[in-house]
Amino acid sequence: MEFKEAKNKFVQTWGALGSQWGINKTMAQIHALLMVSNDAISMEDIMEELQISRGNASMNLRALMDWGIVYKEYKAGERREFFTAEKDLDELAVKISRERSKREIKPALKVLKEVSTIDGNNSDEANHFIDQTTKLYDFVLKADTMLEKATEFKDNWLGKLLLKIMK
Amino acid sequence: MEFKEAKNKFVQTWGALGSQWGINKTMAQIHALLMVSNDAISMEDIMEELQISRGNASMNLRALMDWGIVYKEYKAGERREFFTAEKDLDELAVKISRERSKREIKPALKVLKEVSTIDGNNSDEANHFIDQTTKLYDFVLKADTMLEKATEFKDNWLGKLLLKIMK
DNA sequence: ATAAACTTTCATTTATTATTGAAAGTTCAA
DNA sequence: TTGAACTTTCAATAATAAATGAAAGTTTAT
Repeated sequence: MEFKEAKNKFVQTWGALGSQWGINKTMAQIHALLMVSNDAISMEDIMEELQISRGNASMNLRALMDWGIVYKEYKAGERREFFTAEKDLDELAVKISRERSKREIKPALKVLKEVSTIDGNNSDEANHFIDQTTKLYDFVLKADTMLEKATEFKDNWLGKLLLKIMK
Repeated sequence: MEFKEAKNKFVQTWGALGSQWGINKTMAQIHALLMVSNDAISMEDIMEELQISRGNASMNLRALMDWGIVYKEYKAGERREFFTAEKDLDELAVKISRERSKREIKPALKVLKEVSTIDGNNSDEANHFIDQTTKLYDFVLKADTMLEKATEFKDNWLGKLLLKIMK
């Protein structure tokens, strides 16, 4: 396989993977493109390479910057803005999980808390509901906390040891 | 909040969360409904409760069964089929991650492997591409493996200890 | 074998989500 | 302060994904 072909395949695949996980295709593609690029790219070039409109490029770059995984760069003597991606994968993972936690998991937890604290009201049905949603709340909270702790964990000796054990 | 209201809110929220994570809304809603139901529910009742068509109910129940997180149940003397959800959350998490790994991560890994093994061809650009996709391959593989190992991990003493430490 | 009671399928329709592109906004150099 | 070079916004449009429902398929009791 040739470089250009490989690059294209990678961008497409990353895009598809993104949309299967609730991240829009173009956003994932732009990210993919920046990830494998040696140096910063202008909006014009992104539009060209991915065959997308100016508006689309602009909005998705903005979204990527909001997520903190793409940065603007200015080049001396150049009017236009250039973009680069966060290339450290651990950092990338942390930022993505932080963002999704904030946007999706935290609000869901709030609802779980709410609905799990209704009055049981004697009914078996309601009690089972309370029991199940409480368990779910605990579970989701634990999962969310583990994700949050993932960085610090990875940095300490025990974590490193465990990662080794887990191969 | 009243039971019926809480139940509805839970089903809606779970549905929304599902679609943000690439699982279709109805599928997630049906699952939510079954999760908090004391006993098995007929297709008719699911249709009624969620206000969805027969076809929709049928297809999404099928999908949930394919994922191994919803089961058919037969009641003595009843012609119709009833459905229940996997209610053990650890089991649920394992099954979901297994399924998504199989459907999405494994194919993505295959592509990453492919594109990261092209010939560098002297160009800096190509070399950076190879380097970056190789790192990505390793990273995704590690993450995937960790998910796979999550169950056994949780069952051994070291794992239990660690979960405690991580609070 | 038949028919009633139920489930599945899939072409069509509907709803949702993403994209476009022209107009408005911004920034900077002169 | 003007205007050229660029970016952002957002109403309209297009693309994608999900839902419908009638017809076809199954199963089971008689």
